[in-house]
Amino acid sequence: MVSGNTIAEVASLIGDAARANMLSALMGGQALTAGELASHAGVTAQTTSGHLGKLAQAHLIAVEKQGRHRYYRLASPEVAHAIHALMAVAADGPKRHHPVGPKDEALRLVRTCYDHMAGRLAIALADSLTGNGYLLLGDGAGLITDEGRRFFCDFGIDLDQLTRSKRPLCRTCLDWSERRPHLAGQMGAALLDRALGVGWISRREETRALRITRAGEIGFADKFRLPSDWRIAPSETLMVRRLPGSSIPAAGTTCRSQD
Amino acid sequence: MVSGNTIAEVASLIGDAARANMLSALMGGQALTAGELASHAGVTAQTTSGHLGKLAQAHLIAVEKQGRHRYYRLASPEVAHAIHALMAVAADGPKRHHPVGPKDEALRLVRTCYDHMAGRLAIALADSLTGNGYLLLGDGAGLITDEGRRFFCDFGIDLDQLTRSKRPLCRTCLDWSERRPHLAGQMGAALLDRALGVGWISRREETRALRITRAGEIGFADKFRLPSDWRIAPSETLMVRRLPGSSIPAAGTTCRSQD
DNA sequence: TCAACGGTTCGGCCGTCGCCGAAGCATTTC
DNA sequence: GAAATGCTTCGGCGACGGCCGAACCGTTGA
Repeated sequence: MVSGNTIAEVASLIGDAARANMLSALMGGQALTAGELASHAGVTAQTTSGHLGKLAQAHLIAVEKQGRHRYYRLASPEVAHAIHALMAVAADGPKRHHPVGPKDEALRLVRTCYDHMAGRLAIALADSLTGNGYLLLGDGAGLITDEGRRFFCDFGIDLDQLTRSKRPLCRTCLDWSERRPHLAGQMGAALLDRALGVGWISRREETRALRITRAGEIGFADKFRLPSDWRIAPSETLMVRRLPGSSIPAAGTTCRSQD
Repeated sequence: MVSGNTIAEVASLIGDAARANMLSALMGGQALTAGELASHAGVTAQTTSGHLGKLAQAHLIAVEKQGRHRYYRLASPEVAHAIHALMAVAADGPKRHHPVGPKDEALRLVRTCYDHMAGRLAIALADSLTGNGYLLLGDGAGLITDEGRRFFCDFGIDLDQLTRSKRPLCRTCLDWSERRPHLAGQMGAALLDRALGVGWISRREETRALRITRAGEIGFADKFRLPSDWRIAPSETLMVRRLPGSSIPAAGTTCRSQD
């Protein structure tokens, strides 16, 4: 009754097929033009314009003018989170439970998920980080160990910088193609950002799938000590890895939560 | 485009004021009758019936017949999670950012949040658990230490039992009245359940607020070693508590994630 | 300056859906 | 059995909102 009104407004904005398609497209993490969104939604430019106006007014998306183009992106990680949560509900529903993920092999290998990586590479990275004692993974989030902190610093990611933000540092995200967790949150975003920065991966046009460069092939395997078979769909049974006693991070630096 | 259709269906179901109010009411965690939901939504019985039918068909809620009543509840924790996420987006929106939570003092003290406790007591419990080294709280989730495992077992909660389920064991939830994290997930549900079971708290009619019994007053303070001032709204600055080196749980037992 | 292009605004059409009154079942109570 | 209660089904009304064609701005490039 009290906040019900507002959640209804938000949900009803997402609850239109055309808008839902646009938002889903924006879950790729890149800003898209109105035209691109129109084609994703399958409606005309005028209609799209109307939809985008509403979404922007409700602060679900943000706009940026650039020449004669207008680039739209999700307004906040909270919005991405909400859409993700709705996807989870939708997947649970009456429909078949087994279409399990993208047919496109490239998408399964590595793709963007809003602002971080998903797919087998992302899972392999998460496994590697936990296996080497850099990260403790829990139910939907993780803690970075002191060793992990040094590792990331060495990789060019300044965690202290990230900590200043209010946004959760280290979350996990369930991979819909592989049903395994991978890194999200600020850590996940920083990892994607850095990997793009050093040219280990690059974006492709018109798809969320990412390309792994030659440098990336070597770099990831070397720096993260990936097993040689990481491209194979990981078996569920490999999930459990006992980790040796490692130091515990200062509580304060990771004590942020959001839901 | 692929799963967009279905998320639109789900969102549009939530995106009606009457239905949103019903779902919000069900976030209290108790099953409610159609009549109660009708009064929460402010519409007639017929209209309510229609809404409930749609929600049930989409598996957002579940029904249970009991005599001439029909009890409705949220169908799954995923649904609760999605609604919560929508609330977070709605709260962020263009509106005032500062109405901050319930006026009702009882609600601020302790209340249900779907299937677990929220409010100052819940925060104090989470603080106590982390402070005593039973729990490591991260960004949205936590890890239970071996000591914590023993503690919970001693309190009558069998974690091994809980672990069998696929549902996340230990998540956190951001308290909207205090803006601090408290325990959710299976742990949170078990804690509420056990506290009700031993009579430390009891439900009230017509509200999500909980009542702390005399036994609870003593029990919580004693067992969880709560500070004497836990009823006072906790200051943000108390959040950081350095914890001594404590043992790390086996990775496998907590390696479940969902989002 | 003019044409091309991306995007938005306007106006009107049409379908969908929420709403309630009335009637119909089922269960409980007297 | 009859009345009361809780809930659902049916039917029809009304409004909100998505859709597109056409016209309108602003930027870009020749």
